Amino acid sequence: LMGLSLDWSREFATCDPDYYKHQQKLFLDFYKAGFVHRSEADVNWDPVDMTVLANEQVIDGRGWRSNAPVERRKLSQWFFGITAFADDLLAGLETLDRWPEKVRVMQRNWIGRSEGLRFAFDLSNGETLDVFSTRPDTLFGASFVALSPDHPLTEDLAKKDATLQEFVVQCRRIGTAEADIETAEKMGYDTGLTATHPFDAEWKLPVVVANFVLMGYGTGAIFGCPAHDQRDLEFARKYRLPVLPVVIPEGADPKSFAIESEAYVGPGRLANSRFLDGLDVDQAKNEVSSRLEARGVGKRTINYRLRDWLVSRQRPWGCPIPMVHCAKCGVVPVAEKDLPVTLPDTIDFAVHGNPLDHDPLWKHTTCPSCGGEAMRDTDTLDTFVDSSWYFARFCDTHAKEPINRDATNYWLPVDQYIGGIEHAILHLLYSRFFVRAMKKLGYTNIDEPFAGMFTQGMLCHETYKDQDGNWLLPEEVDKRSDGTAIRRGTNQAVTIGPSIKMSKSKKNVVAPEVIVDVYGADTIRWFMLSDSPPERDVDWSESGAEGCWRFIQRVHRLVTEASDLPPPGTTIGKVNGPDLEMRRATHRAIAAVTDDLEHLRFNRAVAQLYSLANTIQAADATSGAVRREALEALVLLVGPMMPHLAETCWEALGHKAMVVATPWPKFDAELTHAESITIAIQVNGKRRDEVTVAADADEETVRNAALARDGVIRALAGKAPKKVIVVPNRIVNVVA
RNA sequence: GCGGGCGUGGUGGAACUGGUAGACGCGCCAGACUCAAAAUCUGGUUCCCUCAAGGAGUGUCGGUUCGAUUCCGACCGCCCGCACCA
Repeated sequence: LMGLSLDWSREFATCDPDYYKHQQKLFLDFYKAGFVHRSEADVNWDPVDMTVLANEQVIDGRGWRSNAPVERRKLSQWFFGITAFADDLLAGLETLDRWPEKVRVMQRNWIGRSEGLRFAFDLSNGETLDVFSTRPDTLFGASFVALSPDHPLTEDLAKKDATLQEFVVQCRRIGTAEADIETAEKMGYDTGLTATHPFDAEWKLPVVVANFVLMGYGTGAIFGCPAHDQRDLEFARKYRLPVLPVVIPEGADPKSFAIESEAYVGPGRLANSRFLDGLDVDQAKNEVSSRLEARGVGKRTINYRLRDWLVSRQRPWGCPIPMVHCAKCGVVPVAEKDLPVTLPDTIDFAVHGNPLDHDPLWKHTTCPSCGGEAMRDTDTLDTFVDSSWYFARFCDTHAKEPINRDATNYWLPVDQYIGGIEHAILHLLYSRFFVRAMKKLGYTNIDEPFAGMFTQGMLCHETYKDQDGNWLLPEEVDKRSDGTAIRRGTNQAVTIGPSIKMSKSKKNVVAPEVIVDVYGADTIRWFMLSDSPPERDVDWSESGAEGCWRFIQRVHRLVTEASDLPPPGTTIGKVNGPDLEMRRATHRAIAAVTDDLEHLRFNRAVAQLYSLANTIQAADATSGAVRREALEALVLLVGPMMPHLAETCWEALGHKAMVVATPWPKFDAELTHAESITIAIQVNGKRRDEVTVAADADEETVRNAALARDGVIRALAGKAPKKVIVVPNRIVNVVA
């Protein structure tokens, strides 16, 4: 339909057992290598899709497909140990210099590495409490210890304390309902417990439950230093806790330096901190860390925001997890000879929950270890697993092993990957993890899956609603010249909404089939490439498409109506006058379009081709051979973007071979280089005239030519120039 | 709030590492062809000024520079990402 060229011999479907049997093999290999683990954890449960989701698949607290608010559930699930690769994934980002900076930043933030100290407080109830801090230097400014509402200790305490229980419930409600966390008030609840300061047995800090402490980061507990952390400061002000500055900025007086409404987070020297006094922040961090490590109550830790990738899905499609649960032997991998574990032939979607879990026959099996009765794992793998290694499978789709190592080393990494920004921390992160794991298992030798990454924009269209508020398809709407619209075939007014990303739900879609029917495949291809840079969203409009269609007709006419063309392959001798100008334009276009296409600047390439067509059309005094050269260049350069037009024109020009089998045109550097050029002359930075001089003319010549121009003389009004700046082949600026 | 990006005619967008702002397309205006229309072709199209000459002009205000859409600072607006990350 679109005239795409695809190698169908490499086609496969990830839902095909022939594909996912290899994925199951990979899973087992990962399992044996320790890259997979089964753990009970608080996981994201999508109540609409009835499945758990990975952290990356929860957007603003909602499932990425269902858009339903996710719930937290404690479940035993399978995880890929992506966190073990966190540092390597972070370091690898530095090598991806052909990725958008935006995507690299997003991955960096998602991995969220922070260095700090993990240490324990002794509590008044005899327990110890682990906290994590990136600012152990501020320990003598501590005024409280805070627990997350979801912390196990909080849950313990809440069992005996109804008020705390209520407080926790309240925190959780705000946690998801309140969109603007910035305005959410800091709230706390005093547990009555105290924590002993690690460097002063007499110093007791109150232990509170605070709504701003997250269970998902660090240990779910912190010590609060109000002077040097904004959140702690707001909390301390509200509950009238001490605010003691311990880091004093350079030049400030330690005695008078006070914190008002802004915590001080900059550099400085320690004060009010006993043995730390006078040290700088880094020295103080080291000192505290070393002392607590020496006592065995602390450890320097690198903490990540990244969590292990939860891959179990309670869905009856995709790739079954090749594991068996045996009452005697525990969790046992399926034997490799028994792969693939396929889905049942018939699936009862009417059941509540996961159909595989309710299938009476499918889930019963025998234990690969003891041969006794056992149950299959009824979950399937996240479909993102399918796409995390398919690029490696494409290198050899018929390999017996999941991956043909030599083939991946030959083909990969992918030179130029193209996709949407929405994969920044999903597919693009998962694939990078897979490549690392696969490399450790000897499946491939590459370091990164995608050397070049390009995020393209979306196709957008206006939205339309009828009087009852129902969405209308563009083809159901007639636009009128005054900008309003009516429903086609009626007189009913239609409300025109903003142009947004095409989506089925908003009905603002123009099916490619319709466009292809009306204008042809080349028109839509050309239009999508022509107007905007590819990373930007494009508005579909009929008028733009008509313009493209006109261009196609024009190129076709230029070719078919050209007369006196010599046969293909005619060589061109020395030319001058209009012929030379035409040849120059042709070779400049070849150079420019080639460069633009290589840098994915399709809209500029298109503009160059419009110009070339204009020049050919205007140049009626050219000889046949020169005209042929120009037309052939035009057709070949248009080829990648409008293949159908190019092939038709190429044939009309008398060629037997197809454009796709014809080498890309080469430009003659001699001809792209102009003999004379027109450069602007400025006086005091304002353009006053221009002068045409020989290319690469020496400065003296250009200067004299410039000063002799009328516009320059007029602007100078008799004054002598103080200085004349000549930039060769660019500009002359006369300073008066 | 933090991070990233962006802001150019009626419009989509050009302008390479500071060097003629507005390429090219769309739209609009005028003309040619036509009985007329469509199609096609030619010319024009940032604003002010009758022409010429000139002046202003790339979100706003400053700065650096012979010269700034481009570099720097502050502000305004829009988009995207992250979001109480200890």
